[in-house]
Amino acid sequence: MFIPEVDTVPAAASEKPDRRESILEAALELFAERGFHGTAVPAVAEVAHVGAGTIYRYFASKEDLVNVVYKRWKGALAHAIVTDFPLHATAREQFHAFFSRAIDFATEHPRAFKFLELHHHAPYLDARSRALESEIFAPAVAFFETTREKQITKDMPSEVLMALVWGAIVGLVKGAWEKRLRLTKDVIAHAESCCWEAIRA
Amino acid sequence: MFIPEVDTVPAAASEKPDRRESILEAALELFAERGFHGTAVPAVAEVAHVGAGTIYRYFASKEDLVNVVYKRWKGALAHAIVTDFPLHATAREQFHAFFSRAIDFATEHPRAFKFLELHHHAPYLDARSRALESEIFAPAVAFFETTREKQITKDMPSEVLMALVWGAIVGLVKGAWEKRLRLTKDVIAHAESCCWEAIRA
Amino acid sequence: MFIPEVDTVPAAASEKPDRRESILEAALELFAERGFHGTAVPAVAEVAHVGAGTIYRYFASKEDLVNVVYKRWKGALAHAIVTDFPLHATAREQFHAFFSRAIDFATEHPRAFKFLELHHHAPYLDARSRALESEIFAPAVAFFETTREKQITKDMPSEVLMALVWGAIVGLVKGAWEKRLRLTKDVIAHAESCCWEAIRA
Amino acid sequence: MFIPEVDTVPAAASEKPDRRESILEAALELFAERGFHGTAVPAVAEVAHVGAGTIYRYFASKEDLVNVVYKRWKGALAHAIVTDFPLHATAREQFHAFFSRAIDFATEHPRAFKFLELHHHAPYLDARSRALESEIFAPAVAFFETTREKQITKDMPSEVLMALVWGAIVGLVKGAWEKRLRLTKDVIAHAESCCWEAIRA
DNA sequence: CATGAATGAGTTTTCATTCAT
DNA sequence: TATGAATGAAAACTCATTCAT
Repeated sequence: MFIPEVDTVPAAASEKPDRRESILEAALELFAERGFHGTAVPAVAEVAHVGAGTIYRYFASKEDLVNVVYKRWKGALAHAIVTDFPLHATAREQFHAFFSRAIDFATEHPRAFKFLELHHHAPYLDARSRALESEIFAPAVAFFETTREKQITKDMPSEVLMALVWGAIVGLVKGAWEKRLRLTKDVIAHAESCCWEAIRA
Repeated sequence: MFIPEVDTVPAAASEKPDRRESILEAALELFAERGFHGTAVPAVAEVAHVGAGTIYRYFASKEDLVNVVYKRWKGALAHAIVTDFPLHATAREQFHAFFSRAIDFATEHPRAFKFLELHHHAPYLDARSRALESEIFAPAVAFFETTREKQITKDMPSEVLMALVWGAIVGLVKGAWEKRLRLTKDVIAHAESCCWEAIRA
Repeated sequence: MFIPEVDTVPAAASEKPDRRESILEAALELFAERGFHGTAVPAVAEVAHVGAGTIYRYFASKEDLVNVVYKRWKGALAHAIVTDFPLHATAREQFHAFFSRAIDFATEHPRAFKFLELHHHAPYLDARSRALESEIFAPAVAFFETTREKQITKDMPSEVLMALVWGAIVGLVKGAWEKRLRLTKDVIAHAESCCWEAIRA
Repeated sequence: MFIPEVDTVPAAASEKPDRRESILEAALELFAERGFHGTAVPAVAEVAHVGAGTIYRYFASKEDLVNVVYKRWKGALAHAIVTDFPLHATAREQFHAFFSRAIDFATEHPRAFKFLELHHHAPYLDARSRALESEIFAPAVAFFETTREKQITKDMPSEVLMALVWGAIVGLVKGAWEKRLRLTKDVIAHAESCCWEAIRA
């Protein structure tokens, strides 16, 4: 849809050991755990089981690498949310879809979600990476525009509703990482319900 | 109350140029902007208008410095929320107080709030700093325990409600930083309302 | 015999420029001349014709480097003395062998001898290096034990005789370094004679 | 006699706390233990119970300080040996006096003796300090010249005999430091005897 | 191509020396 | 005069990047 020429997460297991892929995987893991400046390129190489020099055959620099990882997973998150989105369902159902898909993504790809949160608006992200940030929120904002007009959701700026809901989702996921809470099916369902009540008219 | 022996933010303007203070100020600024590993000690020294060596007269190491900054501002946040907290007001009023104080703190000390968010659970934080993390949430969690029992708030784990509300607050503040939204009095009031509706029974 | 798993001095000229070897060579030279604390790692790198960072590819730290140099040359000295030692010759001949070999070592490897003297019992030497110190004297002490029982050497603690003889050897070598005297064949022979007369019964 | 304008060790306890004196005392202790480059000037100040800046009121630099300490104690050693030297006693008695006085000095001022050994011929010693080195041996060398001519001592260069005897003394003292041997009266007497036998004709 | 050894610029930290008090 | 806080130059050490193999 609006996810452009960024490389995507490989759908299924590839047969041969793809070096580029293992580098991206290793980078995701280390950047998510230790941050950009806290991660040494040779450390990425080691986790990826490639030589340090090999990374520079696939990526121009450490900055380039982090940007590729960022774009890939930001795209993957957008993709996970919008693919086959029930555009013609009720607003309530659409919200449920959005919420569930976001939580599902965070549960299935915890490191990617952590990485995206940690590197959000970092100074070493390039223009393209930063642009993706707003793009991903665009459809959700549009959703709130529509539902507000129909007086289904509260009469507040869409960006504010978006910030509240996305913030709550991130709060939930972080709570789960830090073992302060467990994201059971039940908890997720109730939390979704809470968020809906927060925003509905 | 539960704010311990950490050094506090100086109340008013001091008369003479306090080096320790300017170092802490500079560190807060740079750590908030570039992160721990992304900030060089001489950069802190330059912003603080002191020699690089001077930092080591006041702090044992870069790690020590970040921990002092962390404890100071985590303590300040806790202080801002709990000082003269209307413990005997209604649950609704208490929630309002909590929400407003958090937003006020983030508005008055945006760099401190950003710093705390960015360094949350970082591996270079010491035991004392980490302990403060849970301590700060403790009274809020207790609030949700009480109100849930009285069927004022939803029958969900307090930590989940806490995560949703705190997440929403952080989402709001980040939205404001990134200029996606403006935190007017009106927006804050409405957002608070949303959050209450999210959690009330 | 008692020379353990320490790396040894390379026997002959190697074909390609071995960086580890040139670092050890440079370190020996500078540590012997200026001492441990008086020698900067970049200075070692410069003398070794390698980059400063390269040293850390071969040695964990400056301390590690000085310990490797110490063990190598302490081992070499021990080796030079005990290899093919005439254990079944007369006491007088054995003493001659010991004395000559020590002087020969100091003459052939003056920097190594100086290095060992200078770093003797230094606080940055590790347990293994310190252990070598006593190991090297052990056979000589044993020699004095035996000869004293046979009333060939004086009835004094072996360690005292050892200290006198080794001290005299070191005194001689230092005198030669400082150009106060010249270690000609004749001088060495006479000095050896003096030392034997000092200790014989 | 030949000890010139170097400052001397204060004979008895002075009544008021003399800063210069405590600095020299502290410097002797630390330089002997950790070497010149291994000793920080503020560390000397701390041991001396003076401010770091105070050291620079009495000594131009760290190098100056080490040179003053060196000259003082080299002079003290020379003084201890030559004062009231029994110049008209027999050669045997003169040798005994020399040996005993050296050992006595090392026993009474172990740190000074260690300091002198450790800093012998160090590159940061100035011309005057270096000159003292030879001056101190001069009378001893003269002694050997005389006795050799009288065929009391061996027909060898005086410097060689000197090196052997002084080396043996140093070996003995180091052995005592390192607890390899104990310098009892008996051991000292026997050792002196050994040394005489080493050099006598 | 893939590598990993080599490197030098940059990092954190120490310390000899100065100077305002 | 004595001080000790302040400093910047230099120390040990790390790491992004290159390049010979």
